[in-house]
Amino acid sequence: MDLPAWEPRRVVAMAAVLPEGVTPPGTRGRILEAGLQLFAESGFAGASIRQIAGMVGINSATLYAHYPSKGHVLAELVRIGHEEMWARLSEAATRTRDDRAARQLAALVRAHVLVHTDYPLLAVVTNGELHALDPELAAPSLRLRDECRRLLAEVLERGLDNGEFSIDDPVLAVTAIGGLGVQVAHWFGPELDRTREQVADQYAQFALRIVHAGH
Amino acid sequence: MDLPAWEPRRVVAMAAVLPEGVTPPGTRGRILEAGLQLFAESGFAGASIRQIAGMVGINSATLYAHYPSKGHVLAELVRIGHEEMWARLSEAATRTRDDRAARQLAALVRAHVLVHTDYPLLAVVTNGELHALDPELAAPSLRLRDECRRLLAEVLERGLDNGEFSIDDPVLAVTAIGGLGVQVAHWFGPELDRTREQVADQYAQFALRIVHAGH
DNA sequence: CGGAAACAACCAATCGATTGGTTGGTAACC
DNA sequence: GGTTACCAACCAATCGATTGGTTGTTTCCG
Repeated sequence: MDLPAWEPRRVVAMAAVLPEGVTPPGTRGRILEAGLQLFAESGFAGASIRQIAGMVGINSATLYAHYPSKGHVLAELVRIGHEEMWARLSEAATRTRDDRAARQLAALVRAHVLVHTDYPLLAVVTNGELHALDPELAAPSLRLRDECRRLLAEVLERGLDNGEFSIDDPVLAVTAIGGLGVQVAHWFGPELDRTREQVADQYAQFALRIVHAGH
Repeated sequence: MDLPAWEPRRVVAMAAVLPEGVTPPGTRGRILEAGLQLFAESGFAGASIRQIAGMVGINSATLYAHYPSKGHVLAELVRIGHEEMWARLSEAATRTRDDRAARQLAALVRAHVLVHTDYPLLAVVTNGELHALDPELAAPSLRLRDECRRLLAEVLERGLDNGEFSIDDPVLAVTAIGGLGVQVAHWFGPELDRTREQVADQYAQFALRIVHAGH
């Protein structure tokens, strides 16, 4: 087996991309993109406002004309990340509302993986730097996060009730399946010889096997 | 399903424990334990040497009589973490050397999960802060990390060759199964109503299902 | 049209605090 | 008397954040 080399980095080096339609226009948006890049590479504590401002091409003082603090830049990134996650997962759930639980689970895992392949930097910051946020700034994102976990828990419950799935410990299954997608953001990149759809399909199959669907 | 609440933290609050027999005696060992606690909670950049020294109960200057830099404290923690990981995985692999691939895979995943439940703080630091290390300080740990991945890849290869396993993309399976255990360190704690063995057994079953063993 | 007021964007300079790390020296113990 | 363990004081650098002020553009009034 040809294992690709493991690189000691937080995230694959790539352009900081935010979901369409959510990036504020002008300097605010460029601050967000620079913050995304640096928070993903160095973490919240490891990135300074001077680095962010320097990447944008403005003075560090100007940053405070757009955001009241470094934490507010992170908060907006975390909020965007959670909203994109929720939008994709809830869309996948309602689209497959009337399908068998196995198909709905596959759709959820596919959506979960794809949001991590499409915005890996945002996912790393959203999942890995949430703890650095003041509780009141983090609260809205925490609510969305719980909603996302409930989507996954509900489809597992439905599949268990109607006999499609077979799991000894459903709570651990939710944790394990949810964790599958999260890891993707740490290694997926454009240099990989697999497409986003290939990864999503394979991981959806892994999830179906974990719940023992179609046994 | 009763999902436990998700907490926005890097790692469960618990005592910083290092594997037996590897902790240096005296102040050096207490510096390691304090560094482990603070690096796990706040990351390498987010923890200061004054915090570490304060937790030990010594002046920050005294720390430099035991370690030449903050990075060297992290380097020793990362080295200990990787050596414990390698010791447990290679023991599990040789112990099941002559078993069927399915049994060997289960033993590997069990060992992988258990090292994360036994030393969650160390695992978080080892996996999550390796990137902050100078390349020459990280090199020995990177070698051990590759050895660990090869153990997993080899048992998968063996199971594929003799027909025990069935996987479309074995490299992704290695990545997914390896990622399963890593996540455990972020939520496992003493307040959980599952034992370390219960989690390890369930995750071993998940891994066996991912490779479609015993289908 | 012309001038004044309001505006958003920006920056040099600076704040007090903290950073990782160094110095010179003290006290205790074998 | 040498070694080990320790610390008060200090260093240059950087931290997040603030101040006072300069641009260029837009808006409104006469």
